[in-house]
Amino acid sequence: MNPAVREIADRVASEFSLPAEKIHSLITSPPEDVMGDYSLPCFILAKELKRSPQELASQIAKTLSGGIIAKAVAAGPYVNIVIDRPQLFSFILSAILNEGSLYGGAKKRDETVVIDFSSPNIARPFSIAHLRSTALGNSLKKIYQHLGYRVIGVNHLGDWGVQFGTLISAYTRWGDDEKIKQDSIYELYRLYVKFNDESERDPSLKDEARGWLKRLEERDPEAFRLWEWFVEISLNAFQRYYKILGVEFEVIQGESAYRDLTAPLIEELTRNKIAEESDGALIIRLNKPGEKEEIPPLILKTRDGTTVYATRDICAARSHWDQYHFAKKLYVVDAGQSLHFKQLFMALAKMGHEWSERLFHVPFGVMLFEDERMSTRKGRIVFLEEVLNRSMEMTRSIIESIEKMSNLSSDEKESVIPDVGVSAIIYADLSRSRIHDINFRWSEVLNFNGKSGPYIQYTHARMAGVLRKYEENVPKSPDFAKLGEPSEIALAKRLEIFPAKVQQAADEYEPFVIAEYLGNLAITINQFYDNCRVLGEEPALEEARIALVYCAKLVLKRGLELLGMRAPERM
RNA sequence: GCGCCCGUAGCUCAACCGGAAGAGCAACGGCCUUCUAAGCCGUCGGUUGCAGGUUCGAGUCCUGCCGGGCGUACCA
Repeated sequence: MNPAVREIADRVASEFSLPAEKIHSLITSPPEDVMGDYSLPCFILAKELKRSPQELASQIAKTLSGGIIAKAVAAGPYVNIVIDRPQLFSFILSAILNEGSLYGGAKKRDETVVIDFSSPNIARPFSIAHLRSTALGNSLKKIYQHLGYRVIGVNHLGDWGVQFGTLISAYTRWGDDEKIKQDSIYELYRLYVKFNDESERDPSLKDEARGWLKRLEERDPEAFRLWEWFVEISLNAFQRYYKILGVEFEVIQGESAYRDLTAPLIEELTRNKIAEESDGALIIRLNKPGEKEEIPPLILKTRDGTTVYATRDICAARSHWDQYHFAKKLYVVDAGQSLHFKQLFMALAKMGHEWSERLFHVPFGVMLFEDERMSTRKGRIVFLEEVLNRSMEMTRSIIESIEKMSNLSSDEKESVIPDVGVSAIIYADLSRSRIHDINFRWSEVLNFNGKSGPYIQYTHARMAGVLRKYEENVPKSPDFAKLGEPSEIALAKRLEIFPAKVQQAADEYEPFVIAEYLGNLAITINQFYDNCRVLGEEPALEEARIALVYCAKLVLKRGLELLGMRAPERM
């Protein structure tokens, strides 16, 4: 708890005999730094005390000075408060110096969060659209870990269902083993697209695909052999992407892992009358009788007798609950599936699972490509691999064009290129709130100026450079009274709010909160860097500024890690 | 038709669950013999889609419109 805010609240509370907590919750920051460090709007207090806000503000301002509060002035209905500089720096920076990389986090707790993310469909290369769930989920994982939770990252692969009928069907018609061995996943993808294309002219192909799914569910050896082969090819390709992205999972279990649980589930739900037959399909009704709102029922089994993903999702949720007794389970899946998750959660509640309240859909908007909707089936997509490659090419050309700072050894250069190139793509994705659709544009993604991934990393590398050249240990308790430049104050205050941002990101399932914070932090750091020289200043000032640089670098690095990005020491 | 989401500067987006509208990009103009110029400084840019309502106060909450996206029983 910030001691300055606490003191402001306590003093105002005792002055007017009001609860300190209430005052505390009202304190905010003024719109501009020059106005002060904290601000107390007096509207609500004025109403309670039946006085005018302006008059009250000026009275509070008069009584507030002294001690940790250097100055308090009324600005109309607001009281703007300036904190004693040395104490302000001391409580912010000491906290960071003491807590180190735990700053903004929390101690280990005995609670588990399960995060279902990435979950791509087998037999299709990663497109840039798959990156959204992957980057969001991976970041949420790091954020919850930082807050002390045990986190289970689950990759619920789309490795079952009618799409496999489609693929097997396409393979038996046009498959070429040699091509598949050479170009593996891309060849499978071409088969898939060709099938969808052909089936628009000849709808009977779709029946054929459903037939293959049926055979697969009934363990037809030929169908099963092909399925296993396609899964293997796909997993190999996915592991390559995950390695580049630095993403790891505790559990990689696709829908197929639950295929043996669907029959007992259906038997159970039929027996206890949760499920009922309708139009030849087996469904769970979700509308209460007489209720007006029409929620479509959840389909457990189709007329063809095959299961659908909802069936397997029920099994997966129950299985995870049995294993982990999670505090929360998050499904990081696009907003187009909101209804599916609403149905899933309602169905589980109807089955009597009170833990269904711990399930949360974390939706995000769709990814457009240069203003157009992407379509896997129509072949209009951008592959993640291409995006990463072009990003790394861009990084390489920038590094090579800037000779004077290329103090990088060739080994360093080769490791910096993926560090920067990959993180640039991740940041481009996480730097907007998840619910908006993202329009992917090359010109924006490959712009490394301004608030971008490379900009933040660059700022980090600059801080690292200063510390490297300092050559001595970072002082634990420098003379904070030496600090006081506007850009120093702005930086310290920015560092102060990091823990609140981490908590907000976790509460809202929104890594963007941290992404935006880091962008703003980097701007603040660069302004400081431009205004304040560190090395070579008189020793006490140099020490104090080194401590500030150390704290800035530490928070930047931690923040980058929480987004799943790298923090190279040089670039 | 019904449901959910979105609408803020030319573009991409913020605004701490009702409190003082703000960044980046693009454009133009400055700053490298000093810790990394992937940088910094400055200029330009707004009737927050429209109309009402609640409130001392609304980009934010309520109602109705307009525009866009997604979904709407056997795909995932």
